[in-house]
Amino acid sequence: MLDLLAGKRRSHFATDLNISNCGEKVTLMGWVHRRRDLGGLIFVDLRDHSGIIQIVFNPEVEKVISKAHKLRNEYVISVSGTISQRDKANPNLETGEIEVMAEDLDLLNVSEPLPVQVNENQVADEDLRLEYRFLDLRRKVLNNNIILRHKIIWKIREFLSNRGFFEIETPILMKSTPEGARDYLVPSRVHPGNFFALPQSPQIYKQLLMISGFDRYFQIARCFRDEDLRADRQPEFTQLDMEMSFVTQDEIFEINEELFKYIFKEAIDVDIEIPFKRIPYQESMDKYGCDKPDLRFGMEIRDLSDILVNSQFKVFQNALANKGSVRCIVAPGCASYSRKMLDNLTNIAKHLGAQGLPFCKVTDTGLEAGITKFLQETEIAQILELTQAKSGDLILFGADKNSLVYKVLAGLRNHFGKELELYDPKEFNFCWITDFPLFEYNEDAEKWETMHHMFTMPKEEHLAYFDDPNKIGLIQGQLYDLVCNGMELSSGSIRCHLADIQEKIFNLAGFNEEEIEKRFGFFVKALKYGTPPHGGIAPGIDRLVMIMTGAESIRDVIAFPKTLKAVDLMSQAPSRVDEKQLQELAIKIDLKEDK
RNA sequence: GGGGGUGUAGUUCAGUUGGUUAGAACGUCUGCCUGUCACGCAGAAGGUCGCGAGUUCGAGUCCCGUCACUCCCGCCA
Repeated sequence: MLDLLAGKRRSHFATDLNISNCGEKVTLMGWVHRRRDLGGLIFVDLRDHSGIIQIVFNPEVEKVISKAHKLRNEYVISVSGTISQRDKANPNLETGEIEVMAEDLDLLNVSEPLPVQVNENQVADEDLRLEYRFLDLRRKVLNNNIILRHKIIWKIREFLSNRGFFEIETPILMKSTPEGARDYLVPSRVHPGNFFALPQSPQIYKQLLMISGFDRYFQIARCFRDEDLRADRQPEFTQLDMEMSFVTQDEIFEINEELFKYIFKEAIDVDIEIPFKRIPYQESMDKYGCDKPDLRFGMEIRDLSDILVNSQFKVFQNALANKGSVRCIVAPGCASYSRKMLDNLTNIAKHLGAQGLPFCKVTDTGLEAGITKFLQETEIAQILELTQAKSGDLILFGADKNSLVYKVLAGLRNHFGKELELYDPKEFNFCWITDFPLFEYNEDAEKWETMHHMFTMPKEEHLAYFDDPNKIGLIQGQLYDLVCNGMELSSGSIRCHLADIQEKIFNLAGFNEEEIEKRFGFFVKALKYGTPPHGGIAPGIDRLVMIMTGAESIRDVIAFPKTLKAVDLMSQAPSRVDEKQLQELAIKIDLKEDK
């Protein structure tokens, strides 16, 4: 028979108690984490959100013992008793020096046998855990992640509020602006055939708030993108969206550096060094092959194109003849790799798009194996000089068009970083990537596209390039990414506050006046009414929590995440809706194959 | 859209060259047990081998298809 709370109150959480509380009478409430029924004596580990404490049910206390025999895992109980020091402490438990000698026991609720264990290290398959997410969240590691997430957001609000920022909510139902990521659409009942979109980011609204004169804005903003997912990507995610007026790039860097220093100290007591390193985009590409380098280890990429300009090796010849390049990385101590291990590396390279993976082993006297026979003495000498490779190292080459060489060598570099444990997993290594090109040429669509978004201010010294079709690719934006341990944490820019420059950007991106009016008319109009210079940034909260907790999946830092196919396995969303609902919205479903 | 991985008891997994009744641990249930802390001991129940089709005397195992989850590429202004 279940007991009711009947006005009973909890006096402490488990980990509030320690040896100084001995002799005190307490009332604790929580779940049966584990029970050890010795026949007479019964031990129960009681778990509440703070942690675990041992309860002792003694057969001499008749009031509790028969009820205690019936306890099972995850039953909900209220226990009153006296704190007592243990003869033999349990060093694995925060409360291991004490225990509660039970005098009263209320059974507040029972639990069916569990489909997934919450008190074991053995964790079930993720799809099952997602179906029973409410149970999975009871596990300490997930519970801690979600609580740390709260702490981070709390500290962000605290820091920014103290710096004169206002938290302002922007609409969740907004206008669809379908360039870039796909929008999630919401049909309007009142306007049949018309749709709202969920925000991919509050970008336009936060700029409007600057035009409105709020000067400093932030928001813990939910963003939605209907794109394919990854281990670090969910269809809905959370950003710390922020924007400031009358600022330069440097001021935005400074306030974010201080913010991150504050969060890391307050939330996980880690001191991070500021200011962060700043690396121009092109330098990052050349050294690390990507714009989100993991700086916890070196292993920089070297460009061998000049050395191999007359190479006898066909693969290198072709790459250089097609405006590509030949570059390499040096894997320390990997010359001893077996055929199988080298094949594995080749597979990784092929997976990333390479045709193959040329390599050489470094010996005391020079190079051997792999493609060594295609290299001339002078080339070998120069390669060894440039790479500073040592005997026992493995040199891996990428030769193709630049974008592919970057991708393949960056992928291999990250592989080795992990494989060879080249870094301390507890280190946090931040950097700013700066000087991004504003436009990127899309070969397929045969047009220029903005590399980030269309509201970025070009560098002032590059404004003249707009009039020269040959120099479009040279225009750099006042654009920056914050990167930590190889993960893009944050992306921002100084915005274009001048209507005529904004128009040039729209035009270059292929929008005519009619389209601009239709999609961004309200925004272009606003720009004309005294828009201050402004800029901002939007750190991703989910990824920040991932980095701070060491979580490998974004699903481990979100209370109720979706699968890679954007499904909530617990609620089975998305789902079909009633015909009546569709009629009200004037929507007809037209599926080619109905299930 | 493309490529890789996984799928066997409630859970985590093992399952040989295709061959008898598909095993172990944890969990659950029953009994014993007064200092355990992953309590212990004895016993029991528990299986659509993801699903479908095929090859075969015979399929968890081989072939084909399909579904789910996952990792990556494309995509993510």
